[in-house]
Amino acid sequence: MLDIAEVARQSGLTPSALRFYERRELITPAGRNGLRRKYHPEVLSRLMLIDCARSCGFTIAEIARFLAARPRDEELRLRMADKAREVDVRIDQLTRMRDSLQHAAFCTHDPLVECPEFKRTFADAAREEKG
Amino acid sequence: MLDIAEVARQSGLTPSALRFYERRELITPAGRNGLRRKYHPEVLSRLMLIDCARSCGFTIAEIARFLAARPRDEELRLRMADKAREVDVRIDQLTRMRDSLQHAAFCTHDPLVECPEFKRTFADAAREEKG
DNA sequence: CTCTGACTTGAACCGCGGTTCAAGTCAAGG
DNA sequence: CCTTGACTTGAACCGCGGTTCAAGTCAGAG
Repeated sequence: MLDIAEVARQSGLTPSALRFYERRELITPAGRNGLRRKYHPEVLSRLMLIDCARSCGFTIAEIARFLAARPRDEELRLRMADKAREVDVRIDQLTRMRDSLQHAAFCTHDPLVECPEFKRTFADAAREEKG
Repeated sequence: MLDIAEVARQSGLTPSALRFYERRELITPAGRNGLRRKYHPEVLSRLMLIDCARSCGFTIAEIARFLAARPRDEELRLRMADKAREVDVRIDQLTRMRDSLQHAAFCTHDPLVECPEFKRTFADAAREEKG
C-alpha cells in the first residue's frame, strides 16, 4: 500500500490534486490508516489513463463518467463514438499545426503570419471544416 | 469594412470574445466609426488561425507572441520547433485515444476500463513516454 | 509520554478564457 | 430633432482545474 506522498511522487501529481481527483470521483483510496489515505499500487495506472485522457482534451467530468462506464450504458457508447470522431478531427488539425510550426521555424517571412505557405494551411483547414 | 456583429456572425465568436481578443492583442480593428469598431475582412482568416491554434492547445498568450513574431526572433523559432515536437507527441496520444474509444464503443468488458486491450493502450503510452 | 511533521479537512483563492452587467454613447431612420 | 437599439466601457462574475491556507489529527520516532 502506498501513502499519498508516494502516489504523488510516482504519478508526478501533487497530493492536493489527488484529493481533488478523489472528490471528483476519479480515484478512491483503498482504505485509511487512521485518517491517512492508503492506495493500491493500481491507482498509478489509473492515474496514467486519467493523465492521457486529460491531455487528449477530456474534462474531469467526462473522465469520471467514462471510468464509471459499464457495457450496458448505450448512451455512453454513443458519446464515446462521437468523441472518437472529434478526436480524429483534432488529429488532422494538429497534424497541420505541426507542419506549419515546422515550416515557420525556418520561414523568413516578415511577419511570419504573412507567409503564403502558412496561410494555405489554414485555408485548407477552413475548406475541410466546410466540406 | 465589417462591424463587430458581422465579424462575430462570420467567425462564430461572440462580440465580447472579439473585444477580449483585442485586449490580449490577438486582433486589432482597422479603425472606428465613432466609437464603433470596424474590421478589415482579413480579420476573419486571422480568427480562423487563432481558433485552430486554440484547439491545438496553444494559450492566448502564446498565440499573441506568435502572431507578433518576426523572422529575426530566434528564440521564438526555437519555441516553435519545441512546440512542433510537443504537438507530435500529442498526435500520438490522440491517435491511441481514438483507437481506444473506437474499441470501447464495442467492447463488452465490465467495467470498460478493465478491458485488457484498453489497458494495453495505456501501457504502450507509458512505455513511449519513458523511451 | 511527548513531540514532530506529514497527514487531514473545508474554505478561500488562483489563472485562464471568456460572459454578463450597468451605465453610457451615438449612427441611422422616421 | 428625437428615438431606438446596437454599440461602447470597465468591473464583476463564471466554470474549470486545481493550489493554498488555517486549523486540527495522529503515527511513529525518541
